[in-house]
Amino acid sequence: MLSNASKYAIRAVLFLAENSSSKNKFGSKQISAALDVPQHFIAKILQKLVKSGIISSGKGPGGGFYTTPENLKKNVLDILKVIEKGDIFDECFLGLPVCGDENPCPVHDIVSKFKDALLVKFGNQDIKSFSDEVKREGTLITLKNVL
Amino acid sequence: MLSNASKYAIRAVLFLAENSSSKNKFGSKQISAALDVPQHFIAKILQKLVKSGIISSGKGPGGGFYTTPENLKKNVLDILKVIEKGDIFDECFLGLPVCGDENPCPVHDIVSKFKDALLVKFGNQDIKSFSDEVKREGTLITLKNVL
DNA sequence: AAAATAAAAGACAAATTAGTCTTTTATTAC
DNA sequence: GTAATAAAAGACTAATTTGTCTTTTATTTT
Ligand code: SF4
Ligand code: SF4
Repeated sequence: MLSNASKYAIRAVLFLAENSSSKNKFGSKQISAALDVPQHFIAKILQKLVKSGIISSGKGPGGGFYTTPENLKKNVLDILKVIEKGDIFDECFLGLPVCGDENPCPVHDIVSKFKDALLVKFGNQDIKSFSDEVKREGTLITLKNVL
Repeated sequence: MLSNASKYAIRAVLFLAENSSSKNKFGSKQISAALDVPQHFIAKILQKLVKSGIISSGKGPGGGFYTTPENLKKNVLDILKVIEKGDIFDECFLGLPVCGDENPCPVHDIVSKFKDALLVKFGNQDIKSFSDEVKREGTLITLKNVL
């Protein structure tokens, strides 16, 4: 459903939302190590996110990627819009050319409920709120220190 | 989530379950036309399904692919086992190395509910029952004659 | 037996996704 | 100003998925 690029992007943004600030930046190397994802791959993804205003960056010594309060007003769907080509919520689970309540496929009920729930989760709260929720509930964006 | 190969496979098996019999076989060309999928691609998929006993086939004039009552005792998960490499239900939606109730990711609740529902739909009834349900409920495996 | 038909098998080609590596540019520290 | 640092940019490679094409084999019809 999600490409690796999108998965890495979401986790990286959540990582920065929880840990970074304009005074505390993280290089692509640190992020790569923290999330256990390929460094140069995540670097390119982070650059796209900077361009679209979802995160911020600074060059040179002490530089790196970070999030501002302004950045944190974006939501997860904004991330997907930047990374993913089409709209993943438009694709038919069984490969029919269009997807909707008219002309439902045999798994329509199950899939559309899932899509709706995800859409709420990803679209109805900003990154700040999502990140707070992750912290509060103790869900994980890396298993680096767990496994 | 599912590869094109799996999507085509599921739809092709449901098509044969509803329309075929040992007396009424369908060539890869007919199936390709009915479902609007690439002929030679679906042909190779169908061959795998024959090999694993999910459908049957006959060569020569009047030959083609079809399902027997024995074939129809398989379920959709059996199809996925043949076509898909790993277990799609084991992958983490956000790309964590393992997936489970311990160490949940931020979308665990939503995703695991979806996976459970799919697992029931795909695993707890055979193709015969699934196909009957599709016919009864009028859900679609092609939009060829609809759009 | 010969011709026609259709699956089986497998070699290829194209497209997408994933990942790596190098060069350039901007910033900071000295 | 020079050196060090780290993002930005982009070329490049590898892997996977998707799709096509050709040849072979089995079956049926005449
Ligand atoms: S499950 Fe329903 S919503 Fe999803 S692709 Fe099929 S028809 Fe569309
Ligand atoms: S959502 Fe839960 S079950 Fe799904 S991958 Fe994440 S941790 Fe695993």
